Amino acid sequence: MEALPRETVVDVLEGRLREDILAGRHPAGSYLPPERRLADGYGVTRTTLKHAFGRLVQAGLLETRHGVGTRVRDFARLGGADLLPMLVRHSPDWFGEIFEVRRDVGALIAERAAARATRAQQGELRELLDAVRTAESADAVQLADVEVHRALARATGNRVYVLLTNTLFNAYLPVRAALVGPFTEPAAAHARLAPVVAAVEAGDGDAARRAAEAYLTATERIMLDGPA
Amino acid sequence: MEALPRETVVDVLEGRLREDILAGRHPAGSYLPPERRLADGYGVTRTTLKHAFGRLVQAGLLETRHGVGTRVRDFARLGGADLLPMLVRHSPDWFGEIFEVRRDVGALIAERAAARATRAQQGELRELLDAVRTAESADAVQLADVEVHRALARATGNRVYVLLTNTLFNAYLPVRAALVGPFTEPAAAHARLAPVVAAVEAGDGDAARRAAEAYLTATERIMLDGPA
DNA sequence: GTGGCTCAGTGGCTCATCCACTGAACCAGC
DNA sequence: GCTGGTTCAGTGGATGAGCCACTGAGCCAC
Repeated sequence: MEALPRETVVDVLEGRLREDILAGRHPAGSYLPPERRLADGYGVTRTTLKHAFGRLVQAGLLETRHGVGTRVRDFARLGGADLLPMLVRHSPDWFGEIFEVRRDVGALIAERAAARATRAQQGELRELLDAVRTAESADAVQLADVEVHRALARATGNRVYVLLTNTLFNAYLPVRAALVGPFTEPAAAHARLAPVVAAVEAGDGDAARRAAEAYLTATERIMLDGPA
Repeated sequence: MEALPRETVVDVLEGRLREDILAGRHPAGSYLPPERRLADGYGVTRTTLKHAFGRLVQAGLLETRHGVGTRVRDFARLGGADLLPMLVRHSPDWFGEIFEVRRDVGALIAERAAARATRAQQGELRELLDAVRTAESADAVQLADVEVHRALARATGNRVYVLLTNTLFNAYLPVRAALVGPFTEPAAAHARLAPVVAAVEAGDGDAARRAAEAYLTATERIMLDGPA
């Protein structure tokens, strides 16, 4: 049971500004109006606006220069993967590309995990896989699936793969209710995922890569198109 | 010629807080002192502290709950790739892992680019490769190299690969002066990179993957160990 | 044991003000 | 005519005080 999301004024304002930017209403290179004017226009204080700006600056959508103003960055060219949640919220046509990368990188991770997993990590994978089968709601199955993928990333012995896995999940987990298709039946979800874990346990990199690709392709299809 | 970096109070404070967190002085799950106390302790206003907090919250190091307090997140487990610049700054032993992922993902990107690059993209790659040879400082060569990689990512036709490429570069470009070894001779840098672009132009995915791996392995070795 | 209320402490936000920086305009000197 | 110095208006960075909303713990009545 998760706490209900609560929106602050800064959240609302950030969302508004973000949508305006992503919708192209402020082209890359253009300056936004001065903070004082913008805050007045939105009916908030400048401090509140600066907090929203701070988020967009950190996300790479804006850059501010002391004494000059706040400019829209060429985020399409220069932006990082942390932008993905924002981009997905703006336009769902990002899903196809995210899933392609998820498939490619996920297969790579499974292959590395097969080569490097410790006995303890193999055991953890088994347990987390079991948790998929015993989870009691579709949402819980989905989140249990995520934990298996995190464990796979950890089993690569490369922490950057863990962070990358989280980043890809962060792209769509906020809207995961719309992508819950593959997780409505715990037994089916478990059966789809089990070959990946088995190949990693067997230390078979090729099999792990193939199994991960098959798994991610199948779940992606269900998520994008609906059940077969 | 780049503007000199300028540090604000928020920058300094964010860095201090970040170091304390990454150094484990506030373990995951623990609450930081209340904002008012912390601001007093650091000799800044609460507004300034809140800005620094905002950055760390967005980076996934902290989470704040209205009325409750600000807690350190289990960022090692849940954090995303946008944490990489912070992590590198804290501890250079991340470089090895970043470069491994850079190699794996870079090879994948080159393979996809070979399959999908348009004629216009191939032309752009050629031009950007030329810019590596004609750049006038090691720093400029290095940044020109980055532009080639961005163009490769664009040539995959998958925008998420562009963002991912930026994220990996964002991890170490702020400290790129320490990694400038492969870029001190424009002609040598160009010669190392040319086979990647050639394979992409030839539409040969296997060759592109192998060339990218060789390129990234060679440059990584120079960056980590020094010239051969 | 449960629900309602109070309270102290927390974060969220407002407001007003001052300081530091920037770019443009203007002027003096060469 | 060009360069360097100064001024000024407008920008963002930061301060400080105050009020409001939320939270969790404790207490009390039923």
